[in-house]
Amino acid sequence: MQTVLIRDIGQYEGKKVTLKGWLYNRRSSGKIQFLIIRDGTGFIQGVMVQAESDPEIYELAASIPQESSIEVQGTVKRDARSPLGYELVLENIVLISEAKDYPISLKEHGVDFLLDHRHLWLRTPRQVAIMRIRNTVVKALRDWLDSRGFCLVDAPILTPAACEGTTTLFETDYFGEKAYLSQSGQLYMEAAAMALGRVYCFGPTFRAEKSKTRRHLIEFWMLEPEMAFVEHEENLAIQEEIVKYVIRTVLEKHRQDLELLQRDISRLEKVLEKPFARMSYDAAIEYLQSQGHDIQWGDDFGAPDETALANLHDGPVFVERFPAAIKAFYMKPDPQRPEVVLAADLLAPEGYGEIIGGSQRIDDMDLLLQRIKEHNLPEEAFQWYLDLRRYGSVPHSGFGIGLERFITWICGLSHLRETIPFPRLLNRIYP
RNA sequence: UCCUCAGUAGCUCAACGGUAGAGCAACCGGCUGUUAACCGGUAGGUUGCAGGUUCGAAUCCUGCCUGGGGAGCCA
Repeated sequence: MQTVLIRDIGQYEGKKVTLKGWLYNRRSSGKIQFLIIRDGTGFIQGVMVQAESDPEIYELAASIPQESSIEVQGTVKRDARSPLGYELVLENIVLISEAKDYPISLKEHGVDFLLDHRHLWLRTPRQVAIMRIRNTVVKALRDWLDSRGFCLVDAPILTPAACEGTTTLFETDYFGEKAYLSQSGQLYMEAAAMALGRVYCFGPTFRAEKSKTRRHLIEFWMLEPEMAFVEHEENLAIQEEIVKYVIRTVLEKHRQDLELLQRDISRLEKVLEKPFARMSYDAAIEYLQSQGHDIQWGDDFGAPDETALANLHDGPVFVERFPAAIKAFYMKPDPQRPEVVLAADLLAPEGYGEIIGGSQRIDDMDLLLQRIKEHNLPEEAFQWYLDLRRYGSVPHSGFGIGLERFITWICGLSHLRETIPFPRLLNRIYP
């Protein structure tokens, strides 16, 4: 008899098949019982009628605890009452391993309890849906980049010094020297872009900030493309295209998962309909002041400011040309207005905050050296980075997408901790 | 680091100065189409920890611990 996956069950209508998985739930009504079986690819209801079953097997079925691993044989039957469209008329059940006193019930649980049991929480339909969407988001991002000639170049995770100096880094011992967990692969991608033209890195990044909000993880994944001969305008166009491609792909492949998450799908469809909004930093400040926010030209946006700006639109909005003083040392000044840099943040709608930060980079040797000094960065440590301007410097740009924030927005979640299999949060590193 | 809210049964919560309770889970029983099934029963507690006020504290006060949400910072 063929062992099949629940995902493919429709191909076996009327046939007898074997299924291997776990018992998700059981409902019984005296002489009939329903076993909900999951195998990682889906959920299916198995039906057993006492009068038509082997008494020993019927009794076994009635006694198997939730989340025990089982192997079952049964006949696939079309049934309109099933959300899947099919049921399995069970004929045999083999208990592989009994799960006694499974901690997670089908009722509500608190966040603390669920996070302590993240290794089991992942088994629930909602978490499975999110993990599958995460998989699709990653694949769509990479497919888009690969199809446009980008090359994946892996950045190191152990780094000798702060990339940008601002954020708190995790320190570790590197054979007697200090080393730090990477907070960005960008500087290395600039080197790679001078070798391969268009590149990206995709990996975990670490921030030792004592942040605990629904928008922060200590360890998160970031995709960072970097492109030689690409300037500010084209940089934004590329960001818009890749974001739209990912959303279109998720809408195509995950309607059911999005519905399970109770995502308002029309909000995502709207994003595809028109170009992303654009707003200058200057205009943003003017708007915020008109709304009574306490903010001056030269200040960075706080979270309430960002939300107010994002709420002006029902799609994402680029905020661009920030004061150089509040941005990273490597960002290129606008030639028309050197006090602002050719940088943009992409703010997601619906209060999901910044999902992309990008900029054109300084390609002039003297200016970059000057900025390194102004920021009190160790010149010695940046010699290799300066070499990129010494030897065949070109205009280049790049950006970073925060994977978990992007997924949180796509899925319409209230907290990004559900978008990563094992979230690292402030004071929480178990399991 | 700061602000704020909360810790009571395995889980989710109620009791707000006068004998600690419910739903779910567990266990026993009933039910032939259930969808977090339902119905009846049994068992389950050092109320986060330490101190204080009071005739009497889960409840009021002080300190500590743990967690949630937020600020700052960021993706």
